[in-house]
Amino acid sequence: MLPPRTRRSPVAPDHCNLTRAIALIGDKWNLMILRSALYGVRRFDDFQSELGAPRTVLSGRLKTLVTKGLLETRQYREEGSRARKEYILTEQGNDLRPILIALTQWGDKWLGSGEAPISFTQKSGGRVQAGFVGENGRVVAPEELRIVLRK
Amino acid sequence: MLPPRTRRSPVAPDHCNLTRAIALIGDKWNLMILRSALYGVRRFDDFQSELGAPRTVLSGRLKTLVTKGLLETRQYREEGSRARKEYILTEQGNDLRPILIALTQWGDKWLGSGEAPISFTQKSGGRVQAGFVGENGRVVAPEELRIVLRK
DNA sequence: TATATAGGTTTTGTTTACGAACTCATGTGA
DNA sequence: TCACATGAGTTCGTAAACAAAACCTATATA
Repeated sequence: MLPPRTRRSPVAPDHCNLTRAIALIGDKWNLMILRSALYGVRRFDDFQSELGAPRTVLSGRLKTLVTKGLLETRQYREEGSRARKEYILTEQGNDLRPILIALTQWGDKWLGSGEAPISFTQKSGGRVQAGFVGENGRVVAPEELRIVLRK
Repeated sequence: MLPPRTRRSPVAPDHCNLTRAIALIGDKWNLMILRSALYGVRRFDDFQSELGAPRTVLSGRLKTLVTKGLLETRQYREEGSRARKEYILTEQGNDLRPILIALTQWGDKWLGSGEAPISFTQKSGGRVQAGFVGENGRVVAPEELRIVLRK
């Protein structure tokens, strides 16, 4: 099941969109910010108190996530307060949800102690897992997967 | 489709297996090493020349990936060479494959320029995408997904 | 004997991260 | 009016992580 040994990846890191994705979000704080954001956290101080990130770091990460298009800022105003900013997911950011859920399930399987504190089902109740889906909408087993390189 | 605003995530970061997963692999070099490993790269110098990571950093990351159980070392001996080590994925490490493929596809969609250099199909030829699968083996749409907290 | 090689470790600057304190504009209670 | 609180940062000094290059070690080959 393991890949045969190679000296090099089939796609050089520079042309690889996985590399680009890792460069963009492959960082503890970015991932933790996205985790919180996917749960609905939106405000600077809420991120800060939940994550305990240094405010400098949080400020910087939020800024890059906005410029990269994963978050966008929106004005909001609470009763008797001036307008403030909140950071909410763009479609691009929200599109990471399945990946972070899959990573949660990986963590449940390999890092968890005891029952998972959070799990995922479908409306009808059955357990849901991350996996591969073919064009017919049916699950594809890992052995069925083929890699195609563009010539 | 976005979650409602909350002050806090439903699961505190400390008890969250996603947090643990992020702490473990949520780092540029770890992710890049796993990327290469999933393609079949196994040796120190091959990782080094492909990734351009400083050897100190590479050495450290490989060590922690081994102690955390994502990689294991194996002796090998080539014709007319002494025995050496190679780093190969454990089942735990290999289990990250769907996640990195999903992240590749996310990168193709949002970061790519032009056609993706690598794509994924099933043996029969149809395109394969990361997604959620229910107990019946059928795809689950994102809107169908429900979060269940353990009481 | 000298050189090459795989697989690292040491050494030495340079970024980056971190924590604490500070700023700034506004709103609230006494 | 004055003092205080609040959200959203910025500034600053220190500590840790990183990067580049040199160095090390054991074996194999010339």
